[in-house]
Amino acid sequence: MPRTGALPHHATPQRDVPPTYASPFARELMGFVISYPPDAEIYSEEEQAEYFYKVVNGSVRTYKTLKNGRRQIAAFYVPGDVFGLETRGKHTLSADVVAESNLLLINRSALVALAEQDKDAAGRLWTLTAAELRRAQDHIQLFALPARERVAGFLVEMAQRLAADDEVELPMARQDIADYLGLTVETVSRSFTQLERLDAITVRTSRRILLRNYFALVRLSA
Amino acid sequence: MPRTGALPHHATPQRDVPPTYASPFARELMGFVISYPPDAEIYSEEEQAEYFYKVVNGSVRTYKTLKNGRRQIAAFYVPGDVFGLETRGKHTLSADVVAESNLLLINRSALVALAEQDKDAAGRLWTLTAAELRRAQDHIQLFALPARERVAGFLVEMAQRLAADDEVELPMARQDIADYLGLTVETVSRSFTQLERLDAITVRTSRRILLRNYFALVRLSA
DNA sequence: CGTGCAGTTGAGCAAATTCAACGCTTGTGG
DNA sequence: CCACAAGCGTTGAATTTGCTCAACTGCACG
Repeated sequence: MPRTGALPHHATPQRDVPPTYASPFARELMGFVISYPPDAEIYSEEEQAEYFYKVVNGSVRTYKTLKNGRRQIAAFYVPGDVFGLETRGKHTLSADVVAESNLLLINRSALVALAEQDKDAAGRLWTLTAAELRRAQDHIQLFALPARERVAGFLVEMAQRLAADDEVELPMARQDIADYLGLTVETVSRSFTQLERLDAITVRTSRRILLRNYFALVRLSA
Repeated sequence: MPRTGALPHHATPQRDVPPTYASPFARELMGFVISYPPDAEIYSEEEQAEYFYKVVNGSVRTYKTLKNGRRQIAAFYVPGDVFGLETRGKHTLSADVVAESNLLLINRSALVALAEQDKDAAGRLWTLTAAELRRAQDHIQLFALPARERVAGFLVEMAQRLAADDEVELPMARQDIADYLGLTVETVSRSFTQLERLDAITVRTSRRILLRNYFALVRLSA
């Protein structure tokens, strides 16, 4: 039975006034930050959608688990990203945190009500949803590629979203990458090795990837 | 070089007042219907987005062609569907018609301007974009499945969108289905045959599929 | 009545998965 | 503090799945 949106028992409300990084939404709507331990569930499929979420730090994955036991990850969210933007009342995917994370929660119905009056808020909802749609479309494109190229495309996406310099710190494990790309861990691992042998990357640690030839990665995944 | 949104040379404006099936948008915005011959390009990637589109009849596909020669179809649109909902100025996918189609074109900037004032129009834009996002997410889920199950999922989607009874008239060719599912024509063809042998469908003609056991299809693709 | 395109089927091949083993890191308890 | 168990990642070998290449059928159109 779906929970009705009550905060999870592990959740730790931190403050009830907007923190400095809060978006303009938050000032209007009393957004609040909750800390989640690793692998904590944020919401699950079919559950009533009570909040929109913004990643303050940490990272989040949304997914569905299929009858055959496979899990398809729909998206990863990193600091700054907003997720859970449901127009209807129910979530269509499950969401949980990849590593310990702080999330800003914004009351969904309050924001929707605000958007009824404030054209700026309404426009922002549309813009964010459209950005999410583009991300999903890019994700779909990856499935036209063979394994190594999918992994290259994944690294390009992650580099764009969280690389400061020429190094990416991946927030997720190999299994998560595999479930995002529709591959197995073994194939992902072999793909990393192959990209290393192509001098495109160096795997400094399993999570920390040095991008030695970014354009080669882009070329592979296009 | 991208066209700047001028109507294609083959386009046939039919009337300049809204037809009876026009959405409320059209009455406000002087939408107009254009007829496209089979395989006509509607717009291409990177092109300036001048219009939103609604399928009156016929069908449309959006896609990207990759460097490896493969084409990944992002979505099919059938009568009633709206597509081309770009928030920014540029299209991110190409679009062309699958079979002869009539499309209702609505001036993009005019509708965006209207949405600035009319909260109803703004809400509709958001709703339509969110529906499109859900469709893309469902599409992504299919890639977690093996070939036969992907085809089953495809048939379920098409049945939901255009089946009157227990028969679906597919608007697209096998190659299009293959490019939507990340498979080859041969594999799609074999999957149809397998589904037939499982008594889930009967292929009456290559385009007309009798759904003999809809729930079996749902089960396979879930 | 061909000609051409779309779809199906078969055979061999390539790519990714499965199954298995092993190294490395991390954390825990003796 | 060390030993060892557990989890993650990598690698190898065998298997399976889907792809490539090729032939053939049926239908539509000129």
